[in-house]
Amino acid sequence: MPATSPAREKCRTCRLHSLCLPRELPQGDTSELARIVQTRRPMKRGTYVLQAGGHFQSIFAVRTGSVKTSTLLPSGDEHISGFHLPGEILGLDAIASRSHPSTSVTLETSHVCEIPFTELEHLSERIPALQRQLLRIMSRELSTEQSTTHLLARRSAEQRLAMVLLDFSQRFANRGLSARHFRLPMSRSDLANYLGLAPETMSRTFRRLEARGLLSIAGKAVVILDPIALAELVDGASGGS
Amino acid sequence: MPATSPAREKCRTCRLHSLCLPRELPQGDTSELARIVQTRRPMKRGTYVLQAGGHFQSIFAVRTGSVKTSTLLPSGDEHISGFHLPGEILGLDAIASRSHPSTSVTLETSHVCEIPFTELEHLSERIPALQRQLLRIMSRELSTEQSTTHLLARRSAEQRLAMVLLDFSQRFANRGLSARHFRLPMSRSDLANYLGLAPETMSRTFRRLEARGLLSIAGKAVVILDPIALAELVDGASGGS
DNA sequence: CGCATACTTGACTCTATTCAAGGTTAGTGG
DNA sequence: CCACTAACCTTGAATAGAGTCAAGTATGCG
Repeated sequence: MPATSPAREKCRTCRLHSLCLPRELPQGDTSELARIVQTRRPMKRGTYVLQAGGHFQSIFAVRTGSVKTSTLLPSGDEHISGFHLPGEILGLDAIASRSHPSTSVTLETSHVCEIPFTELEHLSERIPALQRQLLRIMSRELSTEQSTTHLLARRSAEQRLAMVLLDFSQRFANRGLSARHFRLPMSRSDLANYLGLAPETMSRTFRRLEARGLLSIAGKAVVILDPIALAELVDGASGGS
Repeated sequence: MPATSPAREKCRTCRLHSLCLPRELPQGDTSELARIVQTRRPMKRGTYVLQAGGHFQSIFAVRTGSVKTSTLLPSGDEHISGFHLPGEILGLDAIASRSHPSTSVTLETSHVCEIPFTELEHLSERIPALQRQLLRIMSRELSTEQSTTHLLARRSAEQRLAMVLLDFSQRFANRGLSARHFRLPMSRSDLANYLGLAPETMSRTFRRLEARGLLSIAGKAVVILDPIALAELVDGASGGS
């Protein structure tokens, strides 16, 4: 019989622990954390992980699958603020206001872990490494958001698409998957919405990049054919030097 | 002779303490915090508070004046990611990477407080309320960034301008200043850059809103004449219902 | 007072949007 | 396994909003 119960092992043995909350935590602290983490049954596509306006109680970690986060604007249309892959944390934007400013929905069948925030706060009072990790994650989230902002400001449709594809390529690679062949989990119109473009523009832009031999796309399956040219497209910027 | 030294008083007696780090901290804890806060001599317009690529050591709080934060894109042009008013914190996006992803410069003569981060972390291990406040500030920052993203995605020049003016109006009001008459601290082209617009478009958009009687602008002085119409313009969204 | 910078204005161009229609895919039920 | 339906995606033509280029005007600093 092992010294630690299966529940205490779940974070340590999770393939994602080096990307997720337990990152860089000593093993003992990881077990402590695992005790308050609630794993849930799989959620099928289109299930709400959290809803805008709802009372903030927990943060969530994506374990498998993928999630999109969006806000309903007063005008009635939604704006998608991000897509989340395994190991990424949801709900951190609700700490200040104690209620969720945005809604998160699964894009496919997904496993999500729930971490009750009050317990996490108490735990991090006892475990300074956990407190530091929380701050690090939020800080990383902040710079990611800033990159998204740069993505939208004064960039052409081609640049936006190139940026987001390279971003996904990188994130898949971080998860041990191929950086060149992957499957986008969201619909074209979700991606268009995220990039601040019309779906039609998205479609045409895909074709144009395909015609130039930078990538190939069939449905949701993407193949990056020329990552260097894509990166140059991004860096080339508005004016171009 | 008072029980606490002047240094220990500086945060408690600062007019901004209810907006800044000490917010909701008990008085004793505020004094503890004040001990590690370094106030500096005024910085004149155009001084770097922190520079992209620089080693992360401290976060900074604006005490008077204003600051802009920008990133130099690989293409050579800069993108301004935010403007900071008194009581706002700079540098939180550097915690994860331990080096600043962006550059912050004063827009006018400003006072800035420096808070060494290692000391702040140690202090917050002893003071749970301070830890909570740090997380709250970062969370608030996250939702602010998300609003900026919404601002840029698929909104017209008019809507972007209306949004940013209402945002400043609100932030000035929070600082006890007029919500209707204020002075924008940045240049037109900085504002245009922030909104992802060409300076010329900015200029024309100001004129158009002025012609419709929504506001009046003379140099950097803005008067909001019809806040309701401005808000409706923002909410009216792309399609309009 | 003069120079430099910042701002404005006009004319033209171009990219992305909109509207409209047709084609594909995926998921459902027989 | 196939047929059917409803999303989803693509394509085309016309339009509009913002960008660019270029010149002129205000503003402020030395």
